[in-house]
Amino acid sequence: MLTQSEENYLKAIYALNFESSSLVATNDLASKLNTKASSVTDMLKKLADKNYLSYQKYQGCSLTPLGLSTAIAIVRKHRLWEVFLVEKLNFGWEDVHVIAEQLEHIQSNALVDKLADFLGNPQYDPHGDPIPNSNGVFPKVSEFVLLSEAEVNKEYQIMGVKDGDPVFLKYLSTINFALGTTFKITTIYEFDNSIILTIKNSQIQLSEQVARRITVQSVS
Amino acid sequence: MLTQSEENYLKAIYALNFESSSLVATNDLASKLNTKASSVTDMLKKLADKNYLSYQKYQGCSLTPLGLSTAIAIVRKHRLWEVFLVEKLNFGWEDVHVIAEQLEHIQSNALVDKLADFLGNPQYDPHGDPIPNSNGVFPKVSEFVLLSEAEVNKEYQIMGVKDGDPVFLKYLSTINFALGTTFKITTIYEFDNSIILTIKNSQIQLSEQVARRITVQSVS
DNA sequence: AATTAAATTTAGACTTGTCTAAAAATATAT
DNA sequence: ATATATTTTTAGACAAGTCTAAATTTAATT
Repeated sequence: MLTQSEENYLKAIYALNFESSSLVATNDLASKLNTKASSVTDMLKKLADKNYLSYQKYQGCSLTPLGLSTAIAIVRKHRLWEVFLVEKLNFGWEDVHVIAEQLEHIQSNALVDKLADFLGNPQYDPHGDPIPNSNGVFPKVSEFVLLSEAEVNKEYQIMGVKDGDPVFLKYLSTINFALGTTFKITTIYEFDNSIILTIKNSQIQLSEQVARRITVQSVS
Repeated sequence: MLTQSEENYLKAIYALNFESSSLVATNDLASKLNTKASSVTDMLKKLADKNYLSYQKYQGCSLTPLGLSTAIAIVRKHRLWEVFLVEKLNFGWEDVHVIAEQLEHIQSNALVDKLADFLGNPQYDPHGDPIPNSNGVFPKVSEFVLLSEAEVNKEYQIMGVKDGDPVFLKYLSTINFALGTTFKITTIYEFDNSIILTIKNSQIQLSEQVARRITVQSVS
């Protein structure tokens, strides 16, 4: 069994790794946890001994499978409690985080599972974040969006088209618009919602009718 | 703000004082909290310094108004969470205590009040224990029981009669059966539910019809 | 009342998680 | 590539909460 402090470290490492997906640095952890680098070093040694993470002096750390599944279980609890607080107790979504930070440390597998059932096994929390199931599996997050809904100046990648009309597909390939291509929207013309994309150095213009048939994914 | 450990001490002192209503002894606290007497002494000093209890060396301790209201707030949280676990999450009433011991330490006044509202402001927990309101006031617990429902060999005190029929009252006074009298039921005759009471050294017999019109309270 | 027994407190130690200040390793910049 | 800056670790200290073992106080008994 882990202490609350140990759990908070695992959660923080999970979150930082999620952002950068490389080894997590001691200083980054310290600032995330509002503590000092020396305290982090001590804790990393302990958690490495317990096999929750691997740690090489001066190189940072990363979660082991055990550490990862533990962290995910905490995330699951946190997000389920947030759903409870917002949907059942009528909290505002901005108030729930602090309370869920406490509730996420309650130890009882039965409680988590029964809570999930009670809430109807939600897949997303009030902030839209995905809730892993009891096996630690996250719901498929469809981050695909219609090109017509995409935002200006964000990088996107082309993921698919909404229909297979050969004429339409032919048109796309003639303008060099293939699956996987990354681009930015440079302009959106308000009057007819037509858009201008920049692919590398070339620009192309698409009507809203076309943009509605293309799905894209933001490249973060 | 108090630590979980400090809260557990206050709760334990409250419970022990509830039982004996005199100063709470160090050893009793130690065995209630599964700890050692020396640890208790240390903690009592600290809580006395913080004004949660008064403590005289070797004499035991008792809660101050601050300590009392804090302890009652914890009892409130504990019992509300038990209601939640049993009524909403379908736990068995025997499983909820351990989990509620954790949940009672969650710090958020808003949470407690919203939880109570969500549960319909229950007055009793699944074990039948009363739940104090947010001001620390317990619901009136009517421990009165009909004499016809009372148990053999338990001490009771007469608290009232169900109707004011003068003939009935006269009858009671002739058999020396007054308000406040303590007695025991010696026998219950199964065939007609008539009972025999012992008051001091004298015995009287009452029919079920009469016993149904008298309220009594157990003298613990 | 003196002695024995029980309860309580003190003294000193240990663990957890934290800190500061100094030392060591790594990264950056001229 | 060498000096400088940044990051990280070590060493030693501290507070909270607990423990054991010894000392002290209170209660019980003869």
